[in-house]
Amino acid sequence: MTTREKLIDSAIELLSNRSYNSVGVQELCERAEVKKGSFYHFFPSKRDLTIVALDTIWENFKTHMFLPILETDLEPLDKLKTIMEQGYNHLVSSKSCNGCVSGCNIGNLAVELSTQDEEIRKKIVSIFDEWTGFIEILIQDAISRGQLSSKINVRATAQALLAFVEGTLLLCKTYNDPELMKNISNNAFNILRVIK
Amino acid sequence: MTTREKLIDSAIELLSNRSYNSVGVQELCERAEVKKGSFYHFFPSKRDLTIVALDTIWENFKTHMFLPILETDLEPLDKLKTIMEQGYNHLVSSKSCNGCVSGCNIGNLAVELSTQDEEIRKKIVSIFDEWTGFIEILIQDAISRGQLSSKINVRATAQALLAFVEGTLLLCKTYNDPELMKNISNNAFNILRVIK
DNA sequence: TTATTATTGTACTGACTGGTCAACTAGAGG
DNA sequence: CCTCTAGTTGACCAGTCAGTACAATAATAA
Repeated sequence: MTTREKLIDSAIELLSNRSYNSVGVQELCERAEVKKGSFYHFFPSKRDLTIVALDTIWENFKTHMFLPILETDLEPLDKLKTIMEQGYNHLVSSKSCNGCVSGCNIGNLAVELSTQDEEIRKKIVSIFDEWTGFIEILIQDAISRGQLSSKINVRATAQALLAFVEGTLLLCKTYNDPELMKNISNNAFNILRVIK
Repeated sequence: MTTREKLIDSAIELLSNRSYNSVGVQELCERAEVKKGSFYHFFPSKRDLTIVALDTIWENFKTHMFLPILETDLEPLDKLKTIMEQGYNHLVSSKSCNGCVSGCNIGNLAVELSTQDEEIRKKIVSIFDEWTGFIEILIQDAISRGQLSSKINVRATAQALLAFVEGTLLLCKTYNDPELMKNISNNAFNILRVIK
């Protein structure tokens, strides 16, 4: 693993469980077993590393969680359900690993930095846009299979689902309890106006 | 206004638009036009002021937004709708006032500090519990009026609604756009299994 | 071999962090 | 008048912050 990769990895690890402002460059370097000089050789600033880390998190999320599910031959609504279940599994493993539910590492940075760092805000907007896009595809697919009403606003519904997921993760983090997600997510699909 | 009150006020102002870790005791004091010594005369630490600020925010929210709506003679589901609308109004005014959507100041602190400060986490849990309680009352009321299915899990549905609100605020903050709330919240009531 | 470039290591900067403390002021009660 | 106390002040910690400067080293190319 290259020095650059080690830095990105520690950034992901530390930023996932703590906050941007509570993680220092020094700690980042210690965790990566890299000297400060190397840090500033590869990244002009802590913010730049954060943006790369954000990209990496999202890329990992897509390739290891999202896309594999999308490529199955499940029904579109079952794909959505599976994604939620994977989210739950992630919370459980994060809790057993470091003792606390860390929520959504993208949403966490969004909340902390949106009013502070315009560049990071825009990066997260582009991630959320892409995320919403995937959900839109599933909803559209469900509509064309007659599983959802064709009257719904696809984009707004996809955003509502994303909001719901982020809000659920926020509550799970606050209560430090992954189980909350199960209770809550039974209601998730009511957001969709299911035909029946 | 007493010195203590001035400090609580600046804490609410600054913490609402920024993050806990980016707001320093010094800045807090400058905004309140109070010297650092006085700060530590009234509060043992920055965290303690934050907890008092959190209590004050919630108390204000209850007395100026929540309770007045609950005491109207609107139908329970219309009360929920009104609360959402007030939330939207709040976002719009916060944006026009300081240029950016600040989201939910309680949720913001929840995300930033839940994994870092157990005392603050517990405080926010108690606030969220109370908040959920209010929603439960409305849902229960709607059920007894035959406007909602009696089969729903009242507590889980109330939590789902809270999650949805918090998630929506998170998205609005990230996109720096209050209008997102309107698109999204049209889907909010689908969380409830409305009788029709 | 030498020249060039990429990478690492160390030492440092100035500003800022949360927090402490002794001195001081103002006002109330006796 | 004296004393007691709550409130206030500014100087002052030790530690950390992001970031810089630059020499030493390693890798690569000519």
